[in-house]
Amino acid sequence: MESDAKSLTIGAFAKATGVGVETIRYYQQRGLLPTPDRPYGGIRRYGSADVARVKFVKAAQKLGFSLDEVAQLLKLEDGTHCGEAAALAALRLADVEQRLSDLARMAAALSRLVGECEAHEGRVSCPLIAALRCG
Amino acid sequence: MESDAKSLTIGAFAKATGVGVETIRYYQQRGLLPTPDRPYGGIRRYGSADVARVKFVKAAQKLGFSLDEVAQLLKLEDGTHCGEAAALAALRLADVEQRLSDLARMAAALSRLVGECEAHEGRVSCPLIAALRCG
DNA sequence: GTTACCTCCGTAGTCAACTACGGAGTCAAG
DNA sequence: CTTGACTCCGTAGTTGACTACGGAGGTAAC
Repeated sequence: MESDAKSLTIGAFAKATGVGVETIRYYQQRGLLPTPDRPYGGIRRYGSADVARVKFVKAAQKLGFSLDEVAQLLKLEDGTHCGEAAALAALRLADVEQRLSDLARMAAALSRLVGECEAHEGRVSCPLIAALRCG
Repeated sequence: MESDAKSLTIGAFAKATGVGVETIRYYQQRGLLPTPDRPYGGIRRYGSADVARVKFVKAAQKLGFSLDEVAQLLKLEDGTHCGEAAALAALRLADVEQRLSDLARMAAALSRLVGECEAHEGRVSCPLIAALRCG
């Protein structure tokens, strides 16, 4: 049995996880986080398991997972479905690599154009504008 | 003087530029594209200058410029303000490079975790999930 | 016991760049 | 002259992940 203290109000909980109160409520709506029982019209309390869960979400987001995907991962949280989790990650990796190569192409083009603009001494028209004109 | 034919209906114009009709109207709303005069309750016509303008917008978007930035660039379209255009591009480049490095970090982490999951033979719990747990 | 902050809850707004819809008018082909 | 496709225009909806608002009620500190 874990000592399930559940001592935090939502504000303290939000602070402990580094997100806003509204984000907590939003995660509850999305089913990413349970909504603790509310004692006699009082105030809900959160514990360390909740904190861990939010940190899990944030860690997954940093790897590029959407909240829907995070929900999938949370279902596999017991660690016994490594294959499924890895498949999800492989999908995410493919997408990240696609965006990576798109961005690399952009960076190369921009960098070249900025360089040409710096080299250009007012002779002809702006190389950047010219490049955009010709599509 | 250019032969400003203006022979295209909005549908043909959209097809010529490879965007949807609604995108054209949206660009007009945003001030990226002029709205040609409408003859006696008739139909507006578009010409090659308009086609070029849409292509300019799409080319700039491919380099990562937002529509607001494209509007800036369009003001410099005569090519005589190379410095300003280059400054805008340098800003964009900085942003693209930031995102590039973020994505590279994600790709590296995902790639490592996927690899570990493949190597892991059901011994302990899933490395991916474990990594997310520890934030 | 009062002041000041916190919580609860639902709904609505934000951002960007579209995309969809609906009803009336227009135009070209047959 | 009818049919069917297209245009016009304004408004509203989409996506994802929040963020804001408002009013009623709880609660901790002094």
